[in-house]
Amino acid sequence: LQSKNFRIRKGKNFSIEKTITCGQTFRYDLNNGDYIYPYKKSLLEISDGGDESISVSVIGEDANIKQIKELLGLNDNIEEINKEILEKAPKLSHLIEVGKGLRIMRNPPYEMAISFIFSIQTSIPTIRKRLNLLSEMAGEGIEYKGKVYHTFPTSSALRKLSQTDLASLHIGFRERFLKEFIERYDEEFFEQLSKQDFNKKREALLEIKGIGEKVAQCVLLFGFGELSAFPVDVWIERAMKEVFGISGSTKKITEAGRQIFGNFAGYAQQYMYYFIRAFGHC
DNA sequence: TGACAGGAAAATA
DNA sequence: TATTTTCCTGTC
Repeated sequence: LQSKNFRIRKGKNFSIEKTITCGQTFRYDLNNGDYIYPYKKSLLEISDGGDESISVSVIGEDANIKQIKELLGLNDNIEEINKEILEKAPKLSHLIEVGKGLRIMRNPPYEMAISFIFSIQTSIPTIRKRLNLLSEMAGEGIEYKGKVYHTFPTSSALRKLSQTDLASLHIGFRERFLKEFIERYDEEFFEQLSKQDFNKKREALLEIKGIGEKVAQCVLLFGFGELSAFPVDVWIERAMKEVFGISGSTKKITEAGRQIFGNFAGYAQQYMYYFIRAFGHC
């Protein structure tokens, strides 16, 4: 299998560990300090190369340096983003400091939609397990360093799965959401949606069974790269109450977060999520 | 081993 | 329109 190596300048403000483990994505594998990550039709091996750069090996086809930078949020003007969040919410200064290195990833929206439908009322390790099982069933195997990894399945591969296959995922009440999703949507649907504005995207996502406000905001942020999206899960709910005294329905807290933080609310969300999970408070 | 964690949809008021 | 109930699996 062909393999290419890239060295990417990152500056001092990127952490692959924080970025990849912060609940944006689930199917990474830690191998001797490097992250092995299935991306589209390839496998990426990402190593932190020290102060100034990271090195990325691409195993298999279909990932160039431009896509990798986009995937990892390395094109974001992080100094500017942090400055704007700090101006709008000075209370978050220590969270921004501690979360330094976090970036918003841009994963394929089709994959993100299924991933976050799987995430409903489920912990991260369970989401990962089920997504890996689905990928083993319908994705392409790539052997690397004595282990077989799997790409995320295409819509056409998923449509070939039997009822028994789907039942073996043990995803409970989410199974009917997955079945309907596979039947009705494909990568092209999301490709077309990517050309629409924020509100159109959100409304279209909310039409999908199994996607409510929180999951829609996750797909907007981690799939479409809409940096003003603000997913509210139980951790963000607690953080928003603690820091700003804001509580209520998910929709209400989402709107409040987008109002407070503006264009880069998604980054503020990641900083809060990272901090409260690490320390139990903000 | 029963309590608990984790969002969306449907039912209810 | 806003609140309450129901739906599952995995973990400890």
